[in-house]
Amino acid sequence: MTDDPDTRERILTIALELFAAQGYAGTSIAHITGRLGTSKAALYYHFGSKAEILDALLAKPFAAYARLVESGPRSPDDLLAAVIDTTAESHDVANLIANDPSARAVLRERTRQLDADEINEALLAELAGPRPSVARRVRAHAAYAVAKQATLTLLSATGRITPATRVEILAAALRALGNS
Amino acid sequence: MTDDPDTRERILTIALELFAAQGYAGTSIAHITGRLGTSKAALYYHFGSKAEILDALLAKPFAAYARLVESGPRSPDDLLAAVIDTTAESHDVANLIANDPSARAVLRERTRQLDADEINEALLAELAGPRPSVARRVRAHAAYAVAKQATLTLLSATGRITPATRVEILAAALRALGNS
DNA sequence: GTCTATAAGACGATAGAC
DNA sequence: GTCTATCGTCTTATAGAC
Repeated sequence: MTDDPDTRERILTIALELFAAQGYAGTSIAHITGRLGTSKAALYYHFGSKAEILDALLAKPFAAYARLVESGPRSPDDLLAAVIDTTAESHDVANLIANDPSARAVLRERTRQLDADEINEALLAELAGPRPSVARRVRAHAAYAVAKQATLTLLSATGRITPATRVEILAAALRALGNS
Repeated sequence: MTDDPDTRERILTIALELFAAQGYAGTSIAHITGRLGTSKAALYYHFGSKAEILDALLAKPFAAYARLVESGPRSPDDLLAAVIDTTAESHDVANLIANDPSARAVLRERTRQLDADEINEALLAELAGPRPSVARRVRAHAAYAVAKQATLTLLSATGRITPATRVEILAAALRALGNS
């Protein structure tokens, strides 16, 4: 190992916190190293560029969402539960992918894989079912909004998702989807 | 009038588009004037700073949301319908306030009024009702997520919210809220 | 692995002419 | 109202010593 895994991890932790608070573009390398307590050059030993930090941050949650897509057709119940869990597991990063336009703009030019929008579309399509009516598509969007956004806002309001809360979110998402 | 209202409006239109695509911090004044076809100095005749552009962009939608809070207690039906309409009316700006961390960071230091989070909290509290149970709070978050986020994603997916779509979103939000 | 120093350019904003 | 030119600062990123 030529790398110090500790410093690398600390950079990622600090970067995530600052990106979440001020956005990717609004956070400078100097900002990060200010908290880290080292020079900027030290950071560039661990990461080749600012965008690589973003990549490293997103790699794991991104893979988790991609797995969600690839594991194919299942009941709305199972799918929505999986969305809630995956979102809760990586909520700060999920927020970053879903929300920060500057982070999204950078990823647009970098990522060769399925991007965040494509993942959303695939899950939405699975929720809506084959040849969905307009109403059915709206319901899919509604259920997805509950599973993803309500999980995110509840997480930031209460700190964590208890099992009881998880059950309630899932039930609300299923009600939003309707009993077709 | 010493001002050219046309140029001022064009700046706001271009700025909103770029802020939405790349974030507030990710968009430079040179970027905006590049599209505008003038010098940077010309822009600074119309706006005293970059933050003032953001202020001007947010003023109207922000006031609409604030009115929503101040118009006080009403049925969940009416409240959720108002959230859907207010969100649809100003969707790019609503997205900016809700999502872009760099825009939010700037506003945090500028705005003396109710800020975006306080508006969300007030509407959430009204939806949850007095002394809500945990389940009731989760349901309020779920309904609010539908009214706000589903409206936003449907708008960007389909271009506009038809009356039929509006009815479906509202119905899904009310189902998510539950029949207490 | 971390340092100091600095390159090279983008950034927000202003001065002063027209 | 818009221009050219510029100020001072911040930015990403690198060179080279330790």
